[in-house]
Amino acid sequence: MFDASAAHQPTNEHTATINSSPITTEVLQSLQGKDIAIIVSGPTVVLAADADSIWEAKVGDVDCRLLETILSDTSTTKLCHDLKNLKYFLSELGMGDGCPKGNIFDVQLVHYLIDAEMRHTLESIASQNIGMEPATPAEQASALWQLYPLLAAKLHDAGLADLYHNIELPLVDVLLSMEREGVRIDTDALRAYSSQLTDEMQSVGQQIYELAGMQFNIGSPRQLGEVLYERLQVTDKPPRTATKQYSTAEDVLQKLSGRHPIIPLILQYRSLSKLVGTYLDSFPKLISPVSGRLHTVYNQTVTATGRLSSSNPNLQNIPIRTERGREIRRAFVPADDEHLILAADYSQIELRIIASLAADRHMLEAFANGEDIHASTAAKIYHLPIGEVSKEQRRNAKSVNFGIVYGISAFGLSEQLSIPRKEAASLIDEYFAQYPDIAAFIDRCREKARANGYAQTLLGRRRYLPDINSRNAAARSFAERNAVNMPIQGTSADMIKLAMVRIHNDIVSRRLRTRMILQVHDELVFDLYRPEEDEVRALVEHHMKTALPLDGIDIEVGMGVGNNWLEAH
DNA sequence: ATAAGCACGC
DNA sequence: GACGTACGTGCTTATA
Repeated sequence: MFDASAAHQPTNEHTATINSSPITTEVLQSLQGKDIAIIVSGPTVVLAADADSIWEAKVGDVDCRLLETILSDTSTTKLCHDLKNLKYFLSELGMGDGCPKGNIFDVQLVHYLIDAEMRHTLESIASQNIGMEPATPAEQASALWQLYPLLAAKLHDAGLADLYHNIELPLVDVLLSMEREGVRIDTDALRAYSSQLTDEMQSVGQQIYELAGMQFNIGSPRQLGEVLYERLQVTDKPPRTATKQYSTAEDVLQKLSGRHPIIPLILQYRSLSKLVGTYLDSFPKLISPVSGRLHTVYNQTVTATGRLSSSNPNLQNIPIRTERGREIRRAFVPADDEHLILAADYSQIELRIIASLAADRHMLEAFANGEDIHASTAAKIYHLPIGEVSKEQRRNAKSVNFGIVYGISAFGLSEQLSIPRKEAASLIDEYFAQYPDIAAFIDRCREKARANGYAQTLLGRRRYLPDINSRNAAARSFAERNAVNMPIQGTSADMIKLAMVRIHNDIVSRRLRTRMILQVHDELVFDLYRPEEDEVRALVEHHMKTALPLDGIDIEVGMGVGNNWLEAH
């Protein structure tokens, strides 16, 4: 509905401040066929045909059908900030999901590609690029027009336009669809498990108080530190955090666990309280009364490497490592009895990426032979036949493999494995001797970052590393680790994002009832409509394997189906 | 409100 | 001798 009281004509007077006129039906008609910037902010919608032709109205006063027609014109450009959010608002107004259409320039997404680690609020982007901080919706719409040519040029000059058009922009619809779909949660199971673990937590707490000889807040690291290191004196060299507080962190307590029976109980209490507080008691409160399902938000412009993040709640950190934690996944269930949960995950994707980017013949061969890659690494660094590798040797090799991806030091590895630093150093030396191309790749990553000032993924996504030439050794080392890690982690992110776009498009065009509902970095989870199982398994596997082919290596995908997320693994 | 410490995931 | 393994989110406690 348009605002019948808005009989004013747009003024032609433009002063230094940004002024807007009401959105009338005449205005909307005049905007047909024109490029347009749109801001929706709370109750206000603002349209702009250029930096100072701006119209504004209360959302309820706009002729939504006419606006939808304008926004659905495939031949025009639409400027916005945070497209996913805009689409959500527009759909609330009853507009179809294809809206807006045409050439869409999302200033937030573009700015994320240009420099991921900066802030991507419109205020911040405008302040950096055009020296203004748009406060009102009208100023924001004007800012979009002023930013458009500047950011479009930067996007193209940095070679990021394909990434924008082929991955990030189409991914918006995928994420919006996943967020809307949500996931069904068995709240009865969560509540039952919560009361079981809460009982256990109380009993463990009582035992802790008895061993301490006093009551205190176990959840307070400071109080806990005083009990452990002053009252009970579990060690004469109390470990400290970076800020000189007593440390009671898990890895620290693990090393002291033989010194006093209270320590394993503390660790047990901690993990129970984490499970209850972060998952079991929180999820039931977050279930939408409208859909009856749990809806996360996928953040597309947060991480430095190109990964997604998930919040409110974070569904990318559901426990899996411990038996008790893993049980929580039993509560992630299919929509109804016509559905199952399908989980599909990339196998060793980061190591395959490093093997391919490094073109390391030895690691590529191990993958080609279908070897257990950690056992294979152990065989190489311990000079054993792969069949004679011990569990401990495999575990050590696995840590070295992970360490390579993260930018290892002998100190870090020795801490991780609780072995002397010299032993850790010789493991690393032997690793690089066995995989010389990986050593060379790591050097190349650092050198390229030094020369360019940024690291890059296979598809050209960038991360700037201003400290790569710093005189501060700590800062420089950090940048060097990122110079190695970013191309690996970021290429993996490029790959799964592209797969998600293709899978989603395929599901839509085949009119399937299966829905993609979760992404956890190297895993996709689906609410699988049972009759579609064979077709969906095939198409998911196909797109995950082929989205971003790697030189010299096949990509493998593991799949499982079950009555909940736990059983699907 | 904000920071610190901690713990969960990949 | 220092620095000490990438990327995130969210909980509780403690202090402002």
